[in-house]
Amino acid sequence: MGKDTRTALLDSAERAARAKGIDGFSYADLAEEVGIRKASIHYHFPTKADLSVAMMQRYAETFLTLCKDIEATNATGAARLLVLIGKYRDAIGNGRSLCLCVALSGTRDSLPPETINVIRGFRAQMIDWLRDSFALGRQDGSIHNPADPREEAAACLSLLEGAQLAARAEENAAAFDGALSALKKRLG
Amino acid sequence: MGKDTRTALLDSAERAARAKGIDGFSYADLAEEVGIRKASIHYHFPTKADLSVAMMQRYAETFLTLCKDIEATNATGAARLLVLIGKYRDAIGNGRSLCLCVALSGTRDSLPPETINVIRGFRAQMIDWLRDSFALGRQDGSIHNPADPREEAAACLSLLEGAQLAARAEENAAAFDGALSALKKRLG
DNA sequence: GTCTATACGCAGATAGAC
DNA sequence: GTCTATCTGCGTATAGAC
Repeated sequence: MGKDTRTALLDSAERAARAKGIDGFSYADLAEEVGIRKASIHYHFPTKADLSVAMMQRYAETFLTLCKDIEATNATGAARLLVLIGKYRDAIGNGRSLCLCVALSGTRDSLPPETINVIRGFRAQMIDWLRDSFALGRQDGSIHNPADPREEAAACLSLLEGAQLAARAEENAAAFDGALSALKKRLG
Repeated sequence: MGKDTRTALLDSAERAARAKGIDGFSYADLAEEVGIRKASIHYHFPTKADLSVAMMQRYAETFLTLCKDIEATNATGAARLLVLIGKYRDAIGNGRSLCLCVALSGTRDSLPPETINVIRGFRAQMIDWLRDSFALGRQDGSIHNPADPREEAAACLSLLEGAQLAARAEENAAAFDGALSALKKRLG
């Protein structure tokens, strides 16, 4: 048995949204990729707004679980941050894709309030995680020239998201690397 | 006499694109705001692709002229960078708007190749300008903990663009300030 | 759960009068 | 240059059979 239809739809929608934005794909696109009729999608997600909520919720959960894993398997602040940077880089492929949070934030007006709330919650948790990692790195001495962890965290998230946008604009992952190289040097 | 129709259309389109993305407004929206019929817009911009090119070209010219002005009126690297940061902050309003480059990069797939080229050129010139400013700041001692100017420039552009995205996600300009505070401290 | 059929609106775009 | 009128396609969404 393959994965259930709902999961297949979420997978397809997430890939499309990260590549083309929430307005860049239609139920017709999902229908073709998943192999059902577009009307059937409404059984799982009555409206596209519902779909965007479910998509973003799943994304946030998955990503925050990933952050826990990084903590569990990396001892220093610098090591944790480097792994996270790698995850953001993986997300862009060859400059054709974005983290779902970045992809959806750009077209905020096409989203229902509930989806925006999930995005806000996700961002807040990411900043907390980053703040803890920068704080740890300052304590354990793994970060050069450490500054205030809270400020570093906010700057880091924007840098990661902006770098993804840069890679997309250039359609080249090297733009991401260029934007991150200065920070990576501080991480050792 | 008011401004000519073409300029009014570009103004309206730019505002809409920065607030809602290139797919977030229609010729009908422009028609209503400018006060002509939507069919008439096609006389000035036959297709929406043509409009996106003209819009981004004008934006790039205006912004790069602004950068020249900043050079002419600010002596140190840090001072120049601080003024530029202020311009990016002004662009977001109350978290409802983005720099046109950020707004369009997010939905790359909806743009013709020509517009993408203009975006690429604009980004390249911005990075050059930033690199020169960071290099100057290193020479004149106005930047704390200076690193390689080329790397700083790439990081700075991504940080500025990512911070705009953050402000939009939170619909709050404070998110921009939070992301920039660490850098601003280095600029004195 | 998935289908066929269909409604309804809006998008970008064109033709031709004035 | 701007208008009215119109075209065509695609978007989300619904009704009801199977």
